[in-house]
Amino acid sequence: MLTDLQSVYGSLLEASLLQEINQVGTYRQIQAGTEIIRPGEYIKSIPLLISGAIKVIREYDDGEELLLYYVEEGNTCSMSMACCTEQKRSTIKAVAEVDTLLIVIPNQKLEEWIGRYPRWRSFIFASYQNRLEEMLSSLEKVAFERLDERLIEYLKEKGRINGENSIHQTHKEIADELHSSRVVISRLLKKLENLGHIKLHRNHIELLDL
Amino acid sequence: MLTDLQSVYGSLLEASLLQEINQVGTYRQIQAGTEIIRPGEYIKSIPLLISGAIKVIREYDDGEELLLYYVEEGNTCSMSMACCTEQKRSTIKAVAEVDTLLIVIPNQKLEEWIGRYPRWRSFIFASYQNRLEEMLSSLEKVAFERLDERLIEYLKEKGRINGENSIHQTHKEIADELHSSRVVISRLLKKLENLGHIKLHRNHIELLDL
DNA sequence: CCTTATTAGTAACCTATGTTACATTATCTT
DNA sequence: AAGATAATGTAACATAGGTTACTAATAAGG
Repeated sequence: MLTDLQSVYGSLLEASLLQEINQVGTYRQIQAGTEIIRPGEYIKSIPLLISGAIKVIREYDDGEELLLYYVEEGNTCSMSMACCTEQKRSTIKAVAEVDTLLIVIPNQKLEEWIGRYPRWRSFIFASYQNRLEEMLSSLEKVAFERLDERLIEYLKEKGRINGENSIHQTHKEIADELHSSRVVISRLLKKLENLGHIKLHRNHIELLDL
Repeated sequence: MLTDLQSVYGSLLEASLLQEINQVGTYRQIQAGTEIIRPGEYIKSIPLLISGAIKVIREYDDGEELLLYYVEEGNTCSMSMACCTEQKRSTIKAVAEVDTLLIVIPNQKLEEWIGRYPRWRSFIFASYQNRLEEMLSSLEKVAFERLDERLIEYLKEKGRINGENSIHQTHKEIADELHSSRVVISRLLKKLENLGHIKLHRNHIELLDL
């Protein structure tokens, strides 16, 4: 476990800090599809991703949702840091996109290490920054891009994260994450198929040329 | 000047830090409408707002734009912190919405103080958090709300920030900030007028009941 | 005061996206 | 295998919002 931690975070954080993380943190192996954070929960620890990916989704009372971004290895989730430090309830849902290994840090360590480890401080800052950028990027996509473009990016990104050129999701699931409707997504997917970019199957989509 | 600083930040930051801010910072009185940050610039200092408000706008090559959020007194702009710490070019435009007084801090102090002043650390964290929340809120508005709702919120917010129940902007300017078109905004404004919520005049809009 | 530029009003039209409804196909249960 | 369930295809229609084009009203400059 420590070697995994070192291989991912070795270049980012102090060796002594890695030792400490290894001691106070709890390793968690999480299966793809597992809900890690639910909206409304209090978050009392922050996750450092060692491998895999977590998707972060904004979810609403009426069941509507919107995919915000993915957190990948070598990153942490600023939304949970934000919640931690302010003792607020989570406003988002986090789900393991693939099998994921992470280490969980109790939140009081977060602040303590900021005083003691310069590189931890930089890491935390960089995380916030990345998140702000991802949010800005999501905002731009929703504001400026048409749904067909967003769909193409969604398929590419999902293929990349899963390391496959095939997406194992139903049209309904895709529609939910893009905050659209099943019929519309089916229509656009069919158009992409006719253009030769993808091949549609039941429960999965083959990516040919995007 | 120091007394202004104290009255706004006194409850947030250490007294000794306020002294230091007062010494190393540069006070700037900025007129409404002045561009403070332009996209593409390097940012080498971060602003602490003492009074007034700054609007932060994403701007694109083709002249299109989108209002992201306002920064008000007692706050700093995390987008610029993000840019500072990573030596990146700004991706946003910042314009004084009203006459604004702020104090500018050289960016190396930002990190230095984080090690030395716990309350500065909390302040910086809280800023990032606020900004993440504002971005999330902007995202949601664009993703879920219809233009007429966004327009109403825009008018309310602008009225609040300017401390008036009257908006001094043309339909074109409003359309730009909401990333829409003049004709559409005129149409919606007229509808709001017919409903008795506002009264339209040339170059300004009277807010009656929103 | 006359000309010009800016701002706003309005109509006609277009398109992307959403909705409803129903048919078809694949998969699962028993 | 028969029926049930879930996933997908497709057509018909509704609507928000964008576009173009033109007019009308107001302000500004000489």
